[in-house]
Amino acid sequence: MSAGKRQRNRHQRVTLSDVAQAAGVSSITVSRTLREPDKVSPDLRETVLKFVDSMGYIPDFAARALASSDSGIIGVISPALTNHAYLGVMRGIEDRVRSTDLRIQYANTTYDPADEVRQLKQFLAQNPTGIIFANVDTNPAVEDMLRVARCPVVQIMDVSKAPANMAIGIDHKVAGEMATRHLIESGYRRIGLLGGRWDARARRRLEGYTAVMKEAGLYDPALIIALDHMTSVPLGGHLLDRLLQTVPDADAAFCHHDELALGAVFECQRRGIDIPSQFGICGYNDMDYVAVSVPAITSVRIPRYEIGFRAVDMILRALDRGSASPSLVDLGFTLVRRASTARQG
Amino acid sequence: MSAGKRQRNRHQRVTLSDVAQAAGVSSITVSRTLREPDKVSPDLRETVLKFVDSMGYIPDFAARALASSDSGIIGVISPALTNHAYLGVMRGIEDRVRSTDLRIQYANTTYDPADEVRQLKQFLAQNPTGIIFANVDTNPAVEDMLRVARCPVVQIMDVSKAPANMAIGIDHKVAGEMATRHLIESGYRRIGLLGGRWDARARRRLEGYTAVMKEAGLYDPALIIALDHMTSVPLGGHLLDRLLQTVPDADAAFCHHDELALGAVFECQRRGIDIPSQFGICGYNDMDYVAVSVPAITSVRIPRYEIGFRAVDMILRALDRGSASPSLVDLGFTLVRRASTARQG
DNA sequence: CTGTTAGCGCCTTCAG
DNA sequence: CTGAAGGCGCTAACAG
Repeated sequence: MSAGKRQRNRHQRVTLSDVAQAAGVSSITVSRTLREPDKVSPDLRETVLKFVDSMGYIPDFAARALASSDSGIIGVISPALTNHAYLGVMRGIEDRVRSTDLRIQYANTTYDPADEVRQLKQFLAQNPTGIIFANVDTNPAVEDMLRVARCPVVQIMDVSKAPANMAIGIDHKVAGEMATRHLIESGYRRIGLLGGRWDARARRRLEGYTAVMKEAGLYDPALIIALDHMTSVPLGGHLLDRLLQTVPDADAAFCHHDELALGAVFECQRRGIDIPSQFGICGYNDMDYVAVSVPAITSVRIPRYEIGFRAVDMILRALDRGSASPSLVDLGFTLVRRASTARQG
Repeated sequence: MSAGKRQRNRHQRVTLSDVAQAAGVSSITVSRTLREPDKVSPDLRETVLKFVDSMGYIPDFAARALASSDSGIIGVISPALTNHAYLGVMRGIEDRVRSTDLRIQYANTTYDPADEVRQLKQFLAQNPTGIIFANVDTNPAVEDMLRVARCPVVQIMDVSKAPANMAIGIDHKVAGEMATRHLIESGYRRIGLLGGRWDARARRRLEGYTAVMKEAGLYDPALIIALDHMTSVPLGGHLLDRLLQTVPDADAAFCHHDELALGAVFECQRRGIDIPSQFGICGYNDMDYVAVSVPAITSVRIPRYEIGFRAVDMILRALDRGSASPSLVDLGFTLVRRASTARQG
């Protein structure tokens, strides 16, 4: 790694055998006391722990990982870690991990397939205890790596495709269908689709949108507006602007992210377009602000926290069982109707 | 399993010496080829790299970390990782790290001092290459640990207190002063302070607010409203509600986070309070949405991305130098005036 | 329940 | 510029 200072002075750090010597036992006993206390007699355990404490012993994770082929790290790989919607997932992950002695390592691939492979390799090089992968349809190289990984792997967010191993999330296509159908049922006809990057989930929502629009005889490709950017509130305004340029009679928008929806709301306000009578807006994710914005924004609630929490749980269970039986958990979603689509008549 | 086998669970993993054997060199040469290519002759380098590639060799980070006392990991410890404002910092960190072979490990302490110590211990146990610590005034135990850490440590966000090692951020007290002064100069008098948890930075801003309000003869403790919650848009509405209950003639609010400011704006809209003529609102952080909201919200711009980027850079430089000379970088901030405080007269 | 033995895979040191 | 030797700190696999 980087230019490191040499520090071969072994007495800087308290090691397992230092503790063992002081306690008058073998190092393996100290090791066991720390990792499998049940397998050590109570009195020995007590003495050992006393020495561990008084000597300020801190285990060396690298040594542990090397000897046991298990780093104690759960790697989380996401194409858009800095997306606000992931925060909920992170919270769930963290909360589930807190009571264990595992650690989380996050990696952000920014939708770069090469980086995805690189980062995954880096994790694999660490003998991870588990991997959470927030992308489902990725390149085959990644799929292969995930399949042969020697640890439980959970793919999160989307369950519309059979995963290499375990998966938990929702079906974004069905969600897209439901949102679109809701807008149609609310009386809107020229319904635009505002999106950012076409990642796997966005494409699934697009499929849902397209299916329903075609079924209703309302499909028009000009209604689909997307820019290859990270979603943001300002982007929502730009997208609506472009939609109205392209399709002046557009009367609603299904947004791929609540950030876009909020931006669209602001843009409508600037233009004096009334929501919901003149224009309907449906968001996605049900971020906390859509419930309190003026007007409140209809959105699709995704169980983000639960996805994170249970993903870790699935890894833990697989470790307990000693085997990773493939499984797929569809957590479902909820359409939350609010003022932004509550058209009169 | 077979007779006379002494091999342990020798995984199918390709090791350094496998590559060395195949290439007809010693393992240390392969090791050097990978880490310090300059120190290996070009032709040897080429052959070695060919074998590395064809055999699919992936270094074992645990072994590397154990042998070199350097894990190649930069640990990022934050009390509120899932705060939206940190995303910018994360982006900066990631961008600076991408071109190196270092990895980032994030830890979230949720403002729990005990967890802060625990997580820091966990990092220290990994021989981190560097540590980024997003909290300045912490308990003495943490300060001590940071001081004796055998790697560069950068404390980020706040520079109002002398750090254990290096620090980069802004002076939140001065920022609080400037925001408050701006509101006063805009003609507001009963200026509330809306906040969440009183972390170090929030307290600094409070100090700035208090100083300026007292100086102007406008200070009134009833104007300070805070709830010990994570900031959010809905919370902003609640806080404004409470402010108006306690101080019905309040005519402005300085919010500790743009999320709160946005929530306050929505609350005003619901109540039919006009911004900025009846009520002025100033946020903090300059999140992207404040520029496009209706009305646009005045805010204090913090160089979040740069803080993250340069924090990593400082670690890298310290490693290059081989020594961590204490340093403190104040990046400054900017008050961005917008409609929410543009009072006529 | 406790200990012995033998590495895990790599890098540091020190020679050549 | 290259290599041989040894060990980093811990734990798996057997014993007893």
